[in-house]
Amino acid sequence: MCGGVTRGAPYRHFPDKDSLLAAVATEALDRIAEQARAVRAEPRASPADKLHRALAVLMTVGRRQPHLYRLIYATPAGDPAAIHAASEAAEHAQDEFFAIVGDLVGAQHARRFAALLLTSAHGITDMEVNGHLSADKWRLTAEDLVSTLVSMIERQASGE
Amino acid sequence: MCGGVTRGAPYRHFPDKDSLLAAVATEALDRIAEQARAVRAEPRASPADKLHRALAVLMTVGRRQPHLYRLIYATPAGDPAAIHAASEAAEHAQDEFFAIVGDLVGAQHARRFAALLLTSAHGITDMEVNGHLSADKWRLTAEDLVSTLVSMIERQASGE
DNA sequence: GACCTTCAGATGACATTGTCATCTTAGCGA
DNA sequence: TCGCTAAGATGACAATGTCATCTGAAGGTC
Repeated sequence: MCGGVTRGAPYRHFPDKDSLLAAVATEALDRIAEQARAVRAEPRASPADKLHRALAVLMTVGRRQPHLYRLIYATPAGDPAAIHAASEAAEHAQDEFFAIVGDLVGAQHARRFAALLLTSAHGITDMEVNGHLSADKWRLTAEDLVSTLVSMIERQASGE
Repeated sequence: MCGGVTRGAPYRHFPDKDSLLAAVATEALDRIAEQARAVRAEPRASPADKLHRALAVLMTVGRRQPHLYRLIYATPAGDPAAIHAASEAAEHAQDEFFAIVGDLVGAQHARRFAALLLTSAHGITDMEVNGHLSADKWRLTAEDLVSTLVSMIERQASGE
């Protein structure tokens, strides 16, 4: 059971396992950035709606490909080139979210709120995926939490 | 290099590696709950201050014992008893935070905001620990983000 | 004190897995 | 046709999770 090839075959293409996984993460991040860009480009969606959809992209990865999701958010490892590529891809993806948040809250608040949204959405997704967000105890879904946060940020950004 | 004992010795006490790690996580969660309880019991600290300190407990674990931190937030594994114990401990720790948040925002908002704070604080810490919160790009510390969120929640809870 | 039980650690074995040196071979250009 | 090259196969080795078995120390019984 080696996916059709031998255990050692990948070492022809990657210096070690971590670098291979970093490459997988890089590709995933590129896809996420691409999807976020597509969301941002939608003509007939409100900025808030776009933000929700973009965050939903992340949460969907967490739910449907939890291993990939953990890979994306793990400390990048492997050879420096692989690490660098992964960090680049992560930054590009973050830039897309940053832009979407900026469209919603304006440039002055974008940095702070984009960072808060990205980190919070990750925490929410991660805890849900790992079973630390007991539906029984909290009676809140990941979407509830994201909505709460987005609404608060909208109010905050427009109110003052 | 086996910490003074042989590789197989722990199997006298735990059915498998995951169960041992779950027990380690359980103890850590108990300590965290204990610290949170102590913070809550401080007589001369404001509710907001207590919340900040309680969240700082979590962030400190992330920074000083990143492996332990990941263990705590990983999907619990091992034999059912170990998993159950870890889940219990996690719930107790969450209960302490829940109470502290309740002291700050009142009972009606406690559930929602406590869940948001716990998940967000985890996301912030996790991304910082794993190097996904580029200080260079965002120019924000984990503390900045937590403060932003706590302030927003305070305003939200008192304002309406 | 001799004897026995028990439990924790040691030992040695086995399977899995990350890694690598070496071998093989399909494909391709000279 | 010859020979190079790149990619996979093979076989080896080390680390590690796991377990069956052995050993020895501690304590209880007669």
